[in-house]
Amino acid sequence: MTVPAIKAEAFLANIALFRDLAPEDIARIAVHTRQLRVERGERLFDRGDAATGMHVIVYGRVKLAFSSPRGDEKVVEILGPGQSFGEAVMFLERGHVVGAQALEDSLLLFVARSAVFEELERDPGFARRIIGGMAMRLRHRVIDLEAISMRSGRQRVIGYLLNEAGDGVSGNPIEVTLRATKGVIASRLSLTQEHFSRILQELASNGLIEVQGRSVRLRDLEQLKRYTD
Amino acid sequence: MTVPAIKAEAFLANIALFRDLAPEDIARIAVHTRQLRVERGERLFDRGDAATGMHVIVYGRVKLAFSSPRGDEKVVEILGPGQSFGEAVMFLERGHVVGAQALEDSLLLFVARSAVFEELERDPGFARRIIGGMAMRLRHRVIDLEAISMRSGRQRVIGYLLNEAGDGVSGNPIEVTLRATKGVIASRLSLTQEHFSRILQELASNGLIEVQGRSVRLRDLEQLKRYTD
DNA sequence: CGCGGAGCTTGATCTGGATCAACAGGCCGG
DNA sequence: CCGGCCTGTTGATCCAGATCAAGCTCCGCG
Repeated sequence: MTVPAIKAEAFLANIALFRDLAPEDIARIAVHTRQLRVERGERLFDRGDAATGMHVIVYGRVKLAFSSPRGDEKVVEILGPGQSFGEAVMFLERGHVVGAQALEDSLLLFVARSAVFEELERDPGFARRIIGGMAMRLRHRVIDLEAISMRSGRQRVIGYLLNEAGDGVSGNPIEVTLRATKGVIASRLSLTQEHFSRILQELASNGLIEVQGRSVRLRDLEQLKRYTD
Repeated sequence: MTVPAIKAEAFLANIALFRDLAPEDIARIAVHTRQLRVERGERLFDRGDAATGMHVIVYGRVKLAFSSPRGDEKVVEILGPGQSFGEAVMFLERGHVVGAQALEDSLLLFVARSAVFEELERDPGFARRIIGGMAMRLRHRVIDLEAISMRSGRQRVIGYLLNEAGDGVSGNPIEVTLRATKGVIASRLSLTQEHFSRILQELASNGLIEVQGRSVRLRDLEQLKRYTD
């Protein structure tokens, strides 16, 4: 299949990581980029696989998760359009720590490791952006760690909802749409599906939220913030 | 107090992050470096503080941890000589996510943000090393996340002991010395001190290890690896 | 050399959240 | 329009690990 390289360039130029690279730099990277069409449920890589490049989501949704020998898994991150993943592991000899699986039919760009490395050599600004991105990720993982080890399930759910609502927002009520099935989100929050369901139920029956399928209406932000057990 | 800059240079030149920089680069960085002498219990920074630079441990031990409004805390990492911390947060506007506290009387070098940024501009190799370091950290945090959410307390303790023993090692018995009080290590493993104590007890009474104060003798590596609940 | 406190252990009890089990409502493909 | 599966809910029970409560053992210091 011949890949329409032009489209890849246009898209790359619009994601944070590559924005304000010179057009010829983008072009150089695009050459080492493949389009990847995957359907819901398809796996992009598994834990342990070698990392030969990074992925950028054009459209669709992807989850990063690890799974135990028994079937159960823990979702680390849910990613959507414009987001990228797998940068960090490219820089280490070891393989992927988490596996990646499409939550919906998706279109991704796969940027070869070599392209990133070359650009890094060439442009300190690019290095800074890579570093910034990784710093952000690291920060998130540490915050996740804190949430899991110091907050109750209920607090994590509330934190998640407030976060999804967009941080600086105010004004009630606010409509939030869950970006994956409740099961996946539960796992992302380190809860069982059952427990997550019960917590939503509880919040709803206390009049703090209304749930209808994947859409959650936050009825009182302030009260929700204060509702800390 | 006049800082003996020569010593700082010599030390910087020996840690992974700055190794194989040219002497003049090291010198430039050393100019923006302060020595920091702290005693056991002293705090280097708290969650929320702005990050104005990074720290390198010359000798001593430092723990990174967050603490809840109630007194309890969760230790994220225990660091020793030659290790550095706080690089990542320098690259973000937000402040520190974790606090840092000396576990013993220690000597640190504090490298100003500006020095790192300048060197980054100058040397792509340095950028690569920074990125590599952060990738490693990110990897560790994700693995921690996995350990907390998918392994039992006992499994985490065993994993920790095997890790401390040095990964590729074989031959029994192996002597491991805990690098902090049991309370701190328990927290690092997301366990209460009591629970940690009981697990060590259990492993000991099953003949897998012998504990004497901070020194743990692993009597049978293979059996320990297999002892998975 | 004794005593005070930090570090650790041990026991008894409690509980948040997991697990097991059953079922209900879509929604999709045939 | 029907049957089956995927997603989610609800109820009953269970359990790993937390919490509470004493004591114990060093070890540094006056």
